[in-house]
Amino acid sequence: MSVTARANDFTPLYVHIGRYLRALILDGELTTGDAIPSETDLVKKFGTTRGTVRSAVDVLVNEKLVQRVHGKGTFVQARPIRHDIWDFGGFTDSLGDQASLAVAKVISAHTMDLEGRTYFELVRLRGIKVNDHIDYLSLDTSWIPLDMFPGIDVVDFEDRSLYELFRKTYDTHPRRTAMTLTAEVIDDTERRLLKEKSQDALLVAHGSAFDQNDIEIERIKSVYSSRIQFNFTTAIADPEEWLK
Amino acid sequence: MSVTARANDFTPLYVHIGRYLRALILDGELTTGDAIPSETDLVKKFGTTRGTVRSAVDVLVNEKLVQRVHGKGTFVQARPIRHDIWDFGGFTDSLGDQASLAVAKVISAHTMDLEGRTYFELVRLRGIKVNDHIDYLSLDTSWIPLDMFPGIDVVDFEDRSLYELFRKTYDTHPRRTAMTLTAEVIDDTERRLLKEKSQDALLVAHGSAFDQNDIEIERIKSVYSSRIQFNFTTAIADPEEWLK
DNA sequence: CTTGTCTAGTGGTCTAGACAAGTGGACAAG
DNA sequence: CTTGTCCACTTGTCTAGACCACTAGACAAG
Repeated sequence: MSVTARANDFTPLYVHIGRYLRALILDGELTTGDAIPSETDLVKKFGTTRGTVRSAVDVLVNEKLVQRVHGKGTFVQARPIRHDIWDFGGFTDSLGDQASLAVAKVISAHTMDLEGRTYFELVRLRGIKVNDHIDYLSLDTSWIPLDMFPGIDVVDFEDRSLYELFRKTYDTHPRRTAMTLTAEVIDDTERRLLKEKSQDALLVAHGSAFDQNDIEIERIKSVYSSRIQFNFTTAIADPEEWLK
Repeated sequence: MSVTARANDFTPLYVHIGRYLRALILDGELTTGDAIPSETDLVKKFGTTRGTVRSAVDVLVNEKLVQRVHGKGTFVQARPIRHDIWDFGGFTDSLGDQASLAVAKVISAHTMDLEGRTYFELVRLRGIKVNDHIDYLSLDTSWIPLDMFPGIDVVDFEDRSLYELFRKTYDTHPRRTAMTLTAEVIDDTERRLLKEKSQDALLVAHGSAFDQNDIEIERIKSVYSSRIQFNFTTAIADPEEWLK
């Protein structure tokens, strides 16, 4: 990517600078521990002000791609990059940065019988693509009842989203998923597909997806990569406040 | 918290404003879907500029506590996690005097040095007691900075809630926890304490607790029994709805 | 009734500075 | 050699504006 030419005039400058820096890191020109250009350097390079440059770096800081150190500089973080599970599972589209794209790779697809019903079993690696670098973040197995979605077993899912197919071909609109989280020791296949090295156990979610009428349309098992984070916050009630 | 009085003069104003807003939400004065005060309102209230106010709101946006909507306002986010399932994390307070009683058993308690600071490390088995039958549901390790809570290392925690002690003795009111969930292979000690049989991996949460001033008061590691269910739901966005 | 325009209020982006505070090297004093 | 001071460079915080884009309601024109 050239330094100054933006994709179009409507891309905010801070997003553009952020992409420039992200490319430096993901393309390997900067690696773990390296300092990115200082804020004043970037100000000169892009002909802008520190406020805009800091906005750009803020994005990378929130992605945990870099870390600021007061008085020293801003440094590339140790890999692996971690993603928040809500960004991934919920609204990949709203990442705001079109450099990120949801991708999927089919591992296997066939029909099977279970509890007297025929299901289409689809196993996919799913992840995000940033600057031509694909990071697979989960191994998803879907079981879809064939009687509800006839013909789904002959669809090529390499370049079609499952939910897009539901919407366009079957007029079924997925609305929510209900999942239960567990921890499982992974096998060699899972380890290889998700490129896990030292990790022996991973988060696994079991559950179902429901459509606009709250009908169960899909059973799901997702094995999450260790590069994905499950962050949550809780509020703590104070008993004394109940006396108010 | 009063609007303008900062904890001390060294707290950046944007952090202070962020705490004010977070308190509004966590204390229930603003709930899901409500708009927080507009940026210009906050500028007037705190006598500052939009840049500083936006820095404050940025923090909450990154915590996914609020969501900005261009042209409309900034709104309190829906929490995708069903709240009830996390409540056992503070069950000593929330179960109170119902038929089931919260119980804790101290496994170890001593002081330790970490990163140049002295912490009190408290390891407890926590669970519930129903009809004289005790079921331990988590193995919690707490690290509490001794300089903030002098004398806490000589307290008997067999029959005292840690948070009750914080409130009554130290006038510190725990308000929220921020945790990250991972999967870990368990060792023999953990297996024995939590009475796990076939389970080889368990869910583990790492994180911190914060008080009414949003100061970190406790670092936490919880290993959860497989007898606890972690349920969550996600909403699925429909691209066509964006065209409305 | 529908349609279009105007307007007040909102967040989105950006400029052009200022001073504070932490880091690390150069260099002089002891 | 060690110690302390100074200085250049870094990020952290903040001010005081500017203009843009989007939303929603009021209101007039058709």
